[in-house]
Amino acid sequence: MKIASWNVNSVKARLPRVTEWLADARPDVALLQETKCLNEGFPALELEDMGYNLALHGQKSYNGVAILSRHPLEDIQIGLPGYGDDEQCRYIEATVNTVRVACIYLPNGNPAPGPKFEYKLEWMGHLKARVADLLKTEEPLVFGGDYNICPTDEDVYDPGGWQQDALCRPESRSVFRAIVNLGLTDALRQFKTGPGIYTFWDYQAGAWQKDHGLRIDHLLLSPQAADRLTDAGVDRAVRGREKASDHVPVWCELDF
DNA sequence: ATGGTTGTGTTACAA
Repeated sequence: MKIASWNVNSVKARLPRVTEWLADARPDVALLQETKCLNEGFPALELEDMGYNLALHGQKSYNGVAILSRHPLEDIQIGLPGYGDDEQCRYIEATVNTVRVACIYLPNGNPAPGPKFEYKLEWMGHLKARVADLLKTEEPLVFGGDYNICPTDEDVYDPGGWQQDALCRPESRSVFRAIVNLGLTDALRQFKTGPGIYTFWDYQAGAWQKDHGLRIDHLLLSPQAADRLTDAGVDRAVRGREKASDHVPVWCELDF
């Protein structure tokens, strides 16, 4: 089973790129972030015609997450449990073919410090609690999404220039590390090691052309999922296409 | 270079 995550930066503006990628990469499950539309505005028919079932949690203009699955979606959970008063649509969870899958759009947190950074850290605290709860089930789990966290200096083209940014600050990295250390495996790093593995390049200042990227999209696996991990990668070429998102898909293959 | 780009949706805000 192939599971991918992609911040599409508007599913409506990106629809031609999304459908061509789905046809090419053929993921069984696709976790999309920044859909930027209400559920009634989501291009459901086009994606259902490609064989996908949908679970949606959208809002107007900002944020928004979706799970696309070739298998039936069971026990859909809208929003992050334990954070019922979160007004932003950043989390959705469902069971697919015995695997519990979470789609995460973690707050960016800039400018830091400030209220947006506090919100990011608060959100991460709730995510950590949810991960700890689900790990108790000892089921295969995949926590995928745009974490807006660059885990180490190896994951950014210019660590010095980014060390004050909410994506790289020690407080952000510390909570991310604490979540991973509950017992999760960074799927991509099992197959792609060393510097220069990126999933995001800013639209500005020719970042893509200069390969000024960051690795901020992740697939974190529970032990029962990691035991079945056979491959992982980044669909980097997607960034070079016309009307591209600023993020590219990251994917993993699980033997289920 | 106090710059640069994209998307939403009205002209500022988020990334």
